[in-house]
Amino acid sequence: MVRWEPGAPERLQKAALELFATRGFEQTTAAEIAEAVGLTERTFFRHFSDKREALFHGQQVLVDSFLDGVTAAPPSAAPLEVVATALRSASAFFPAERRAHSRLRQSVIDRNPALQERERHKLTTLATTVAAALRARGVDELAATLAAESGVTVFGISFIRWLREDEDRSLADITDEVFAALLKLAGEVPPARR
Amino acid sequence: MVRWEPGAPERLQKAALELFATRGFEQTTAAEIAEAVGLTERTFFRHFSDKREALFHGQQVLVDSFLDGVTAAPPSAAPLEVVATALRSASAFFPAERRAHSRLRQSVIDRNPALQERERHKLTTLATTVAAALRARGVDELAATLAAESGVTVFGISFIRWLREDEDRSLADITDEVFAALLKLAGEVPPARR
DNA sequence: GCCTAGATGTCAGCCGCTGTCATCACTAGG
DNA sequence: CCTAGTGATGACAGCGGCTGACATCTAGGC
Repeated sequence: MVRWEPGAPERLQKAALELFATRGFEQTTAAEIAEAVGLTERTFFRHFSDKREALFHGQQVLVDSFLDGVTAAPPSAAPLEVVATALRSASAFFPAERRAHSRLRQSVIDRNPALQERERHKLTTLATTVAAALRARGVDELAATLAAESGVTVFGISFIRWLREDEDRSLADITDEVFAALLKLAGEVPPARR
Repeated sequence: MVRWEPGAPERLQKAALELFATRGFEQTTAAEIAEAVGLTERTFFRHFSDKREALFHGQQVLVDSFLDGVTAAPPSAAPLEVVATALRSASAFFPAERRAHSRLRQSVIDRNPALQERERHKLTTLATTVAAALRARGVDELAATLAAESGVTVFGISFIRWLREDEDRSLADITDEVFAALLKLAGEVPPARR
């Protein structure tokens, strides 16, 4: 007779998403989420530092795939090239099968400012981490920060488009396109300003 | 005999910054801030939607100066040129005299993740607003979003550097430099990737 | 002096979140 | 088979952020 089933964080996370999607984030209580999987509120907060984290837990894999991409880039690559590599690497973590789930999750986030805030915070953390990895490659701080932030911006925009589109273009294709659009914008600035 | 002095939001904001700076954000209670200026907790929350807002109230002027810059740019300007104009316009709202105050404020933010989250959220809102202004100028959505996000990124990085530096370089000079660095990064990507 | 609008006070209450301590399941060692 | 230790959970009390509802007060127009 087990007192607790294994995988408490995952079960809580799943229940949280379902409840958030149906009742809404604010209308869902941490105690309710816990109760839905046979646990108590106290235990919920042992697994998640706060209620929002139930939606953001497990993002480390995304960070790692970015870092893998940074590592995989050839040593001679310019900072933004490294970032482009990281973008492709990260895109691999969002195959087409995941779109439905990502869409549901995103719809919850889009309906709540507090969750948008947290999402943005996670992206910022990601940018900071990527910037550090770039510096470790010898890129100077300003270039590293700019390149990392730009990469995360491209990723964020691409991800939204990936969820929005009807066709099944891969996320990698979209990041390529958005990345190219960024370079094009830069190229349109007259040399007088550069 | 007045029951209340005028300028309650400003007095609350000032008291909040002082208390946050000395005791720390979490160690300061909304009731304490209110009490410090002779008001009640309930009144505090009538002026600020939440405790963090006491630090971020009044950012609309920054948004407006960005928008003014967008408007001031010549119609023929490319998206990133418009953004560069907006950056100069926004920089004007941070004269050298303001550095001490901005530094104190930033030190409070830097010590608290919840405040960093809110700060980032404000920047995102700013980017969204600038993107809308660009679209109103006829820029397509992708370019507008990218340009706006890039501009806000440049602003954020520049602002931090402005606070950090010892010399009294103007914020406008720094944004110019950071902006140029971004263009340079884009130029370093080999044409094969563009 | 009266009266309305807007700002504030008072009070009750929910919920997010935390510290503390007890309890239970599982495991290793005897 | 018993026992002690480890780790996850439960139970409970409590603080602080935040809100709704209603009373109260002040300033300004009449």
